[in-house]
Amino acid sequence: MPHDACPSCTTPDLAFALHDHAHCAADALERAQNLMRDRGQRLTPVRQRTLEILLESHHALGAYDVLARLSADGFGNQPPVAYRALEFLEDQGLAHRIRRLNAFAACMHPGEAHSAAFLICRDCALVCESPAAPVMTALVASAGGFAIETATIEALGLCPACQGPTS
Amino acid sequence: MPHDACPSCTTPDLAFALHDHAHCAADALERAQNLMRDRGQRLTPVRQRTLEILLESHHALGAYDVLARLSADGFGNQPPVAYRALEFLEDQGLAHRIRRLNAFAACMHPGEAHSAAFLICRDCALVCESPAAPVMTALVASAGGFAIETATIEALGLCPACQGPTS
DNA sequence: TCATATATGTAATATTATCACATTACAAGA
DNA sequence: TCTTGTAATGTGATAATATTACATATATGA
Repeated sequence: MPHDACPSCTTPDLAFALHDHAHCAADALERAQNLMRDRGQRLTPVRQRTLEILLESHHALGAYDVLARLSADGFGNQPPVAYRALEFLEDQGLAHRIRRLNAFAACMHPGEAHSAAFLICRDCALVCESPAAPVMTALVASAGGFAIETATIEALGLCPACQGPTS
Repeated sequence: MPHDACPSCTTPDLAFALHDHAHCAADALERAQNLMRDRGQRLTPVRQRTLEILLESHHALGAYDVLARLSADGFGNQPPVAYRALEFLEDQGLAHRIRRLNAFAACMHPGEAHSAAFLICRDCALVCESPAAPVMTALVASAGGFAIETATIEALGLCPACQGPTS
């Protein structure tokens, strides 16, 4: 059941390829549920719904976009409703904050990596997660005595589909 | 004329070492002026003053902090005054936006590199520029067919001075 | 079932950033 | 020098993003 172009869940080489997104999202949600159970964390209705909303596409969503959706679903309509759920998801590694966009995107492989790099297409706005390990290695190597705890790595450019003559 | 700890201008190995900041800042300003002349760009009073303000320390400053300073110096007191000057400086590579902090920092080696990585100490808030080339190389290598145009690379952690028993 | 910790609802407000439009200063050519 | 077009600035209004504070409700474990 392929829909419009979006990045593959795990491999950067297959990034931005068409894929079965329904499966992609359902799989990520199930893994999130298992993770939360294993960690003794509560994936409450607002939190799960927030994750589902983020999982609907590979676009990043602003907190107020998420809030509007939550509010329409019967949850509270004040900013903290969205920010709290998003913060929880980020703390648990189920979502990522995309600082360049002041927005949030679901994590497509929760529980696997602890740092992530993102490729953001400036044309179609799709956000793809790229392996961060080699980038982190280079960053740590060049940081000298600075003790890195977390890193924000976000690349802006054009995805394969948005390159070429027509863009 | 050393003042309180701040990162060295160019080399990450010497990062966060004490140094002659007056010289550091004066040098960066002079290079900025030369660059603007060579490029036929106008380093107007607001723009130069904005750069001077950023150069006063190795901390990042919010746009409204900059605005307050500019306003006190007789420039306009509306947000666009600060944002426009900061945008100009960023476009010209004389300043950088630190997305993690929603703030701006002067570039310590303008005209040299076209991409930068930052080390942000969560304790003393000092911001140090680290060589981005190796990090960019790793990022490009893992990006597949995605054409990277610019990248945000920001590490949060503890600088050498803020590590240890007392922090 | 009671006590505690955790999560949610909600109002108010803080912070960051942009838009729109009038005015001024500048640079290049006639 | 004048003129004309472009770039830069001043200013008011408003948009977009994010946090604080505190009351209420819900779950969990003793």
